[in-house]
Amino acid sequence: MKSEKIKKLEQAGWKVGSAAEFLGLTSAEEAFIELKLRLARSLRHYRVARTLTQAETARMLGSSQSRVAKMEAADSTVSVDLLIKALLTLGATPQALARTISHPAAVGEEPVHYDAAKPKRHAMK
Amino acid sequence: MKSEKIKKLEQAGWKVGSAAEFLGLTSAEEAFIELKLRLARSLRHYRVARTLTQAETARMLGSSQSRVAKMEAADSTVSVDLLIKALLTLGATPQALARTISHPAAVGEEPVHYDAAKPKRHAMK
DNA sequence: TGACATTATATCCGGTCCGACATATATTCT
DNA sequence: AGAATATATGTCGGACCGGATATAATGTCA
Repeated sequence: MKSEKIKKLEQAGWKVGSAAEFLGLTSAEEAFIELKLRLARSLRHYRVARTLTQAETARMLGSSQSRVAKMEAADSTVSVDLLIKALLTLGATPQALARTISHPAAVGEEPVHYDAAKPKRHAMK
Repeated sequence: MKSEKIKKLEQAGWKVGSAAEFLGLTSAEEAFIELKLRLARSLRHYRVARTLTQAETARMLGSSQSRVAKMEAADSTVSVDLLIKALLTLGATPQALARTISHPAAVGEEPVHYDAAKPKRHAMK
């Protein structure tokens, strides 16, 4: 589901610094993607901190296990709306959300993967 | 486009404190709606601060004047994704976004209107 | 290793969202 | 007031999102 391109490159020995660096993204696109990734990580953090399974979390959200997996993977079929609603439902405060959104990537953070599927609609053209 | 219910009530002399107060929303739903409203206001602020028209802004975003109007009105057909993408494209930093998201409503702020159209999809059930 | 639990990936369908366009309302000029 | 400009509202076709289901991959423990 992730970018097959990037996966292949990494298996071939490449080091990919960031999604935006590899793909030719504008800074707005880049910022949006990183925002989404942070929300996704935050969701997993919340769930794991409460020792919940994806299936249990899905029940709390009125969704399915597979969708929760995709949320945590920042899949391209998952919107920021969905991530924010999920986090708020799990008890995150707007302040916690804001922190998630504004924090710069942690130093030494592992390289980021992102689905590079060709953008069709709002490509921020 | 806004909630006809609320409009009617106000015209009839009612004071509506907040959308959530009137409708029976969960705190997560309430937080989400207020978040969306803040982003919408922030978008208008950005545009007006640059003395741009909605039509000009629409061109910058690759969208239409009517859609920008709906964005600024936090219309129910506008997603948080779209608002965030628009703000980032107009030059907002993630930090500015975070501030918008975490700020409590200003004191003395006018009562909030929100399209109460029956939630169909993710009602955060 | 095998059984079981958990997580990841793939696909489908129904409903939603977005840009576009038409049109209405509002604001700002002279 | 009337024209010009700006903003708001309504609708539509088509792309997209979300829950559901199926199944594959990964992890855990005895």
